[in-house]
Amino acid sequence: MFKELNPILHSQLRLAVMSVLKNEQEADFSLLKQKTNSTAGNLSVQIQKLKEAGYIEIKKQFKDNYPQTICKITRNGMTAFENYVSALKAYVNV
Amino acid sequence: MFKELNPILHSQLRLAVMSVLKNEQEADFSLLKQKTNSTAGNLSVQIQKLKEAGYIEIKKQFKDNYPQTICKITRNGMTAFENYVSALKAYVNV
DNA sequence: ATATTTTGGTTTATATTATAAACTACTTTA
DNA sequence: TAAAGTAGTTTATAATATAAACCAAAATAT
Repeated sequence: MFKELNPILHSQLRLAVMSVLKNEQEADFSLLKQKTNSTAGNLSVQIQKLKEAGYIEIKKQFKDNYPQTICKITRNGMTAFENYVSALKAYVNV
Repeated sequence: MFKELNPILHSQLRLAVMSVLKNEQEADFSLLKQKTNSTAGNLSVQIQKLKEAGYIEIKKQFKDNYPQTICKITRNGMTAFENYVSALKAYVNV
């Protein structure tokens, strides 16, 4: 009846990050922080988890002398997101 | 952009319980346990939280000599559920 | 030139959650 | 009457989410 909700994705901030990356396909730390309205600390932790799960790639570089962390959703991430959404539908009967 | 996801509802089991109660409008402990495929301990804790939040009512009675715990969604619970779903849509762009 | 603030983060500590395991109380069945 | 089943609750623990504290370098003000 109710399928498991992938616990990596069933987290407000991680879900928001994935949601942004699904549309933007690439976003830096500052953009994610702003769009998700999160604190830097929380965001830092959560994108690490998404990376460990293989759902996003993190690329670190410099831009205008400042460090810049770029996140990009992976194919696996896309699939996981879609599966999450489809599982969710049973709960909220959208 | 992303609204808060009500933390009372943003829980797999509590969401499943609410989902069942939204359709069944009344269900006993055993039915909820079976439909949500949860352990009794977890279910017991989570329906207490839903009750404390005012999202369900819990009525205890006996049926065929056995204790029976009946749960019913409240008007507040309905509203909270609907708000949760509508907030969720921004995340999963359903 | 040097102190202060800002940018862009990470690490650590803590409170909250989810969950399973252990327990209670009673009933039915062998 | 002992064992197994029903219907839960309580307690302990592991996992999570989050904020606070911290770090390093760059920009800006004094």
